[in-house]
Amino acid sequence: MEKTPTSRVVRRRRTEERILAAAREAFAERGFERTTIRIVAAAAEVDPALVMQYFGSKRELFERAVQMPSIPPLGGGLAESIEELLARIGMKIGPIPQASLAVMRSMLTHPEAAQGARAKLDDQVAQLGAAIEDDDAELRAALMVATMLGVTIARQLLDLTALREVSAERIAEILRPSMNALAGVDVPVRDDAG
Amino acid sequence: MEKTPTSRVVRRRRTEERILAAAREAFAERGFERTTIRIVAAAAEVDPALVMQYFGSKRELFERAVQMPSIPPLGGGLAESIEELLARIGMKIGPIPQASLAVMRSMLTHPEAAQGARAKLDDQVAQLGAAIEDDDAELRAALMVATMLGVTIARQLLDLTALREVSAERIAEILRPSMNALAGVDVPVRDDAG
DNA sequence: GTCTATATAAAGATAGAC
DNA sequence: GTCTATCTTTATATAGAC
Repeated sequence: MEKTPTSRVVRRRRTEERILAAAREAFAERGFERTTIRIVAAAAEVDPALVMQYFGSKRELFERAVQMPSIPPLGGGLAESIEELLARIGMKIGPIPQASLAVMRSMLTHPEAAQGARAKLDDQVAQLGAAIEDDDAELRAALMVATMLGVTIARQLLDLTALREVSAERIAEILRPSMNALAGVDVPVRDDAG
Repeated sequence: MEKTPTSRVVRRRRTEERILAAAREAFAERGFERTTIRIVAAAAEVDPALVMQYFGSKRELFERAVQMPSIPPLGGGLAESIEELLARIGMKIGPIPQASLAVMRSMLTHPEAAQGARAKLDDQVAQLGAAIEDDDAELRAALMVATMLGVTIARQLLDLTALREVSAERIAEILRPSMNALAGVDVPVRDDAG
């Protein structure tokens, strides 16, 4: 066996990853405009010039740092609940990946983030719309997605006092009938309204 | 009677108002960070220096331009519907005042806008919470507010394709059972409750 | 009172030393 | 490969002419 020294390329990848992590965090916390190369560099404990060297521009750094995995197509099996359906397309109340938070944080002010968010949300709407049965499936799906978006923004990005300390489970519980109503599972007692 | 020439003070107020209107629009469209004094001045057709002369700083211009009227306390009479209740505290689907849009546009990235938005939303939650009867009144109120927020953001700020062309009335209609469920009214109760 | 010109500051980007 | 130093740009803010 040869010994495996940390080669240059490996060290480089580690540094790069550290920068990307720092960038994700900064973008998620402060948004695109207020995040500076210098701040990211300081957090990653590297020289600002190195960040440029690696990524070329702030714009590219953002793209590399936050690129969201696109949603896998809604595969097999019927969903057991609306929540499961939402979870499958990446919409849940719980902790959100930092990359997504970064996009959300910036989506109202940074055009590229807006475009990315729109694309992803449109995709989620389409998938959700295809999964529910109703004349207004797409509109209903859009309102469900908008609801989840609003709750996530209020809770994770705005820190509304009334939501800050409440567990994700509790929120999901209170939200459930409302989401079911949106999905068109509206009317009360049918034992099987799935 | 003396004639009434447009005195300096009057002209000054008009110019000021033109600047404020231009600022509101720019802030609503691009957010705080990407709005420059120059852009505002150009839109108002005045010199950039004049904007500074009048308002002192970009920060103060923002404050003056977007200051939201605080919500009048939920006065007389029982509300006839959740929608009416929401409308009373300033939450509706329809067209939003530009000052509010400006705050919303900037609230994820500009700390002062965040604070303003939080204060207003907290207030709305409190008022709404006081108006509905439930053990979890405040949490339910917060989720209602978050839902309205999400729909407004998705529709007015992000331009989601599925919501863009839909009338406010249509959205309100689809949303109604969902809001009622959140309010604890007419909840389609399931036997197992969880 | 309004505009021209400029000071000042911050941040993105680059060149070159080591 | 990494850092020092610097260039450039852009935007806020100010001073002074008219």
